Amino acid sequence: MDRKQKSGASRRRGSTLQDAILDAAWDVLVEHGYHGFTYEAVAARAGTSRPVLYRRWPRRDDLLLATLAAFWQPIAVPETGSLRDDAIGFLRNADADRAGMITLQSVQLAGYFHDTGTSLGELRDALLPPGLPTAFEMIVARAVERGELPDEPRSSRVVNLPLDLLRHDMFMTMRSVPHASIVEIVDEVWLPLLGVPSSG
Amino acid sequence: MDRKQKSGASRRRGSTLQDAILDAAWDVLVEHGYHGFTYEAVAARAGTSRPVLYRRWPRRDDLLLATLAAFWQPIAVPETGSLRDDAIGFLRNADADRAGMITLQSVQLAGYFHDTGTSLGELRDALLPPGLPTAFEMIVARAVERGELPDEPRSSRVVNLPLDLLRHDMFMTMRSVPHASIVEIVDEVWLPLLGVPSSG
DNA sequence: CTCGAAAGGTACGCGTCTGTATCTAACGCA
DNA sequence: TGCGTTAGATACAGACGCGTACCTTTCGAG
Repeated sequence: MDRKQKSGASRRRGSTLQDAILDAAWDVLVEHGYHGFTYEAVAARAGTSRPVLYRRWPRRDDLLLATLAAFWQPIAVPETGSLRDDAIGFLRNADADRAGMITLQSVQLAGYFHDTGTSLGELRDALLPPGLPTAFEMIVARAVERGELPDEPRSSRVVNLPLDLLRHDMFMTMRSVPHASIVEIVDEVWLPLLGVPSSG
Repeated sequence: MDRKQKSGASRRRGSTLQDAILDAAWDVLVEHGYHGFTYEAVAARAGTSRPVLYRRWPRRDDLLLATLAAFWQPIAVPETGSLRDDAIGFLRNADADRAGMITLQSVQLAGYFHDTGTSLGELRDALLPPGLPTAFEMIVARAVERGELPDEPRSSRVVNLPLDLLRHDMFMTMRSVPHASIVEIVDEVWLPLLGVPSSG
């Protein structure tokens, strides 16, 4: 419970300390959102003092960005050999992942977006490797290679629809999205749009 | 610029004052989000003092809920005689309306949701008249009556998809949604899902 | 072993918001 | 016209976070 490193324990330095602080920062962010994301709280959680944080990250932005960057990881794209299972599996990963949590938490970042005039979209673009195909672009491309889908142009909106809808559900409920909703998104919306006949 | 009612001007009372305060509260909420939504700020904006607010709304929740309730209004559903134009028109209204703004601002309410353990979905359900059909349910029903759509069961997810996607875009960009995106949502996603052949 | 770099602790002044108490001044009804 | 109600102003203590200054303690490189 108490992560403090008061007298008696060995003193952390360099990257050891740095990692511990970012861990603590992430915890604070997840638990209390951007509003509770203060130097005070992070320092206390990390068992260190505010000056240590200020030396490394003079501005709140710096600390926040460093924290997000440290915990940002792309969501795993499954390779099941089936368009439907790829899609459902990916949405499940997105929902379960820490990366999913960040989307959830991103809502908590509204204050940050407001302060800085940026948006969740811009943050995502800043953190995502640019120019890379999205998960669903890959999923669709592989389905085309397998011959599961015809090789025809598709709008980015349609291709990426499932993740948008998942994110929307997360925003609205602030909860993990039930599996039934994921299946619904894929079976009732996405696959029909791609021209895949319903299996029912 | 200065809404203050200092000495010299007439003193407001009762519902006059109440309305003025809620106006001010709304402005503050829109401009500074939930984080800046303080008794201090609202009182200053309304040109009154904090005790006056505390007398009416002892808790921050009370003031917030009263403010939201006062400015919540259903989005107008156009009647153009065309499914497509109804949909596009409604989405435009939703984007432009104060009610659209509240959705945008709802993101700013993340702190509130966090504090209270509620979510945007629950807030919407609390503010919306319960049991009423949604806008898109009405739009679809009217299209069925006109014979523009066959009378067959449709999942609520599909029917209400356009507003979800609009909201998602608002969340992601924190900006007004461009008309092109609205048209895209309707023409590339919704109408095809409803089985309406593309006009292009 | 020495010494410099950096962690950890403490304290300060500042600003903002909270919730309440107290006073006065204006309003509106009888 | 008089009086009760309530708006409006001000002040207060307390909490919290900020950003910085300063000192002590520990670490680790040489």
